[in-house]
Amino acid sequence: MQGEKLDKKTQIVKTALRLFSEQGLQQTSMAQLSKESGVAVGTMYLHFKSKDELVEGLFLHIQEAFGKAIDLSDSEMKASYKDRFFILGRKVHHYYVNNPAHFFVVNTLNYSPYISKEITELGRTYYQQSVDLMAEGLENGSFQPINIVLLIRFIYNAVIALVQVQLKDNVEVTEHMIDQNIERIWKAIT
Amino acid sequence: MQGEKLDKKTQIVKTALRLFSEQGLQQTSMAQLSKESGVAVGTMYLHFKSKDELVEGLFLHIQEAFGKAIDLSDSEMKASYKDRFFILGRKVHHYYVNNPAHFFVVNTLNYSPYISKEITELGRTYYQQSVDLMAEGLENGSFQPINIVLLIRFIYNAVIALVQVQLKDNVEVTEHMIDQNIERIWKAIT
Amino acid sequence: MQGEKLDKKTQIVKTALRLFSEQGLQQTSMAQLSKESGVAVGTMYLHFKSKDELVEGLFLHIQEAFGKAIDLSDSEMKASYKDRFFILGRKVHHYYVNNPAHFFVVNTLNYSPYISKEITELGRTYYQQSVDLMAEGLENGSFQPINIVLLIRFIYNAVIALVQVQLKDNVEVTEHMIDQNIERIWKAIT
Amino acid sequence: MQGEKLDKKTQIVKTALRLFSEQGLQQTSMAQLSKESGVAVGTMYLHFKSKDELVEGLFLHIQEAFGKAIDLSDSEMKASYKDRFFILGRKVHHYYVNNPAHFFVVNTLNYSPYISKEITELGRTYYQQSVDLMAEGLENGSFQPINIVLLIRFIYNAVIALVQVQLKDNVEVTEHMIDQNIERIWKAIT
DNA sequence: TATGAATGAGTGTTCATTCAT
DNA sequence: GATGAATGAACACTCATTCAT
Repeated sequence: MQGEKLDKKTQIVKTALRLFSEQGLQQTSMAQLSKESGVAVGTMYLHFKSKDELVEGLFLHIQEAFGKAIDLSDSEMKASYKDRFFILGRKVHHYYVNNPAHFFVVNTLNYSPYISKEITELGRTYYQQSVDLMAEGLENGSFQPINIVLLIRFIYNAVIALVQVQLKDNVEVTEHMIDQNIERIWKAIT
Repeated sequence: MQGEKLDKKTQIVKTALRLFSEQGLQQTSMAQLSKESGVAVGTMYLHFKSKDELVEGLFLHIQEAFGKAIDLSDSEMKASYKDRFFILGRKVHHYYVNNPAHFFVVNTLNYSPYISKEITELGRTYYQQSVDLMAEGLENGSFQPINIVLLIRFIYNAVIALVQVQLKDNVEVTEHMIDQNIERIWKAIT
Repeated sequence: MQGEKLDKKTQIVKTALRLFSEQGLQQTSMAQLSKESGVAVGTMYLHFKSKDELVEGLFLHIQEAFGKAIDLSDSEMKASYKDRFFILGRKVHHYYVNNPAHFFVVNTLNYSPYISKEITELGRTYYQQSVDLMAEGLENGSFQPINIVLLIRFIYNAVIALVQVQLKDNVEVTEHMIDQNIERIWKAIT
Repeated sequence: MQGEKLDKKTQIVKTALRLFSEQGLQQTSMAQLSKESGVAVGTMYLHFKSKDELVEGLFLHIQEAFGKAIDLSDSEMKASYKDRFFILGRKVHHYYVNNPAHFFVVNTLNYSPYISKEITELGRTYYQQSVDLMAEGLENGSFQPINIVLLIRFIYNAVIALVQVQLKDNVEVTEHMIDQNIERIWKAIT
């Protein structure tokens, strides 16, 4: 039962992710989602009370997967601060490049009225470790003094710039370019 | 006649800008736009053949205003390269902070299927001077070698980070912080 | 003044005839009619109080032209009854074949709610001579006794059959076939 | 399920038939059709993809019912050729008189751009037997030589003349008058 | 729990008509 | 008389949501 329910829910989320990233949120109807996911419309409404809630669920699903993917392992956490910063940077880049649908959906949602402040906050908890890592850099004097919110946005946006170049401008991006990009960011804030 | 016509079109554009930034594109119906702008539905369709064309028109309107606002004057163009870079950075920041609706609409459209490649390209022509300025920095050796597309995205995203902090996180941003932000960018790419 | 007004009205009627027969009544908007006739929308409403009235006017215009075209001249009226019957039959056929737009518009209107009984009656007055000719055939014993209304519809429909074959089925129709068709009708009712 | 579905579709078709014959196709909106049939707008679109398709469906529905109604039974087919011709003539007349809505809708559609050539052809298959009967009359020498298309149109139009007299001119029509009318047609073409 | 037929408010768009010039 | 910009009711159609099974 529990297994089957998760299956249906997973089917919905996976299909929604694909359709939303391919066509946009509004362009994807619940009927199409039902047809392509193989889950009846009524069943979708057993798992998500409304389309808005489905979008929220999708957002949190992405943030959770993102959080897990960029989590540093125990052994990685033993590296120097700069090394940990670079490891994180690479993980973020690779995550989005390997999950372009997540990238497009999350960025669309960021500027849409679909996601409330509360849900945004809730999503943030999934990558708390990364936020803490940034705070640590401030505290241990690695970074120049700066507003922590700005620091995080600055780094995120700068990493994202290269992801955009790879996914939207279809420029070939090498591992070396990724490292160079993180190097630039490091230079900027230290 | 000419004056009134411009008035109507301006009313539509101004209201659309407000509603689109407040509620999103799809959430704003032509009926609501008509009611709030005080222009009859039919009249709106005399100025824009469809909602899509209205969105395109709005996008180009914003890009044009943006381009004009960040254009360096003849006297400003006589400054040193670094100074010109900073002037541009400040102008971009101030433009978006003074026109938050433009900021939200343009960023929403960036990730939406509303705007075709052609229109995006057309919009780019309005701030060609800034693109050229970035290219100049590469040619005159101010910047480290880097893919020009990445360079522009990197700088834009980094400037935008502070705009987001001011407009979305409601953090008070001083002129000093703006200069510091540009300084960070300059450090990163030189 | 009078001359110009007639000009405008003629322009409207001629263009309406063309557009209505090409596209149908409902598919032709007053705006398109205005553009293609070169008469401003407002001006059209000076000549016809509404689209319905324009359609009525068009109908009467066609019936008048039709009536004039099938009118037997004084010399033709001196022929024997059967000859007059054949002359009339040929005239009707030729009129519709030479004015296919009239044919299609009149037949469309016949089964549409556009034309009221009164207007239909009014239109009938334009070809009273032909109606009288049919009544004469009844009175002089040329025809078998028959309801006059049925007689007229029977003859009209039978003539129209060959027009349809020529205009809708694109069958080549010779003068001989026209005469044969009238001969069939004559045989039927005498 | 099946029963209810058929019910809804039947409700739509019946109401459409009534409204289309009373008011015309274009004058009947999907909203009115919904209200008067007691079927929600959305439901109508489950059964017919568009208004055009509804009209097509209605046309074919009529042609099918017409075809069935005028089909000669096995025993009727054993009659002499002339008798079969008369039986068919009476059936056509009675069908339209008993289904005036069918009469008005089919004749309206005949001169409207709603029905494509393909659909017209498809509709024709429903009364192929009658077409064959006409061809038989040509082959067995009952009729004078004549273009088959013209023959069919001539007979149809002539039968229809009496239907029009009954339905549009509200003239009382007796069985004798129907036979007389067919007699006229028989005389014309033999 | 799972289904999908049914719903009707809401959408973008059209177009006959008006009226200030 | 002549114009055409402006109007808004009406249109065909969509789709998130419900509910009887």
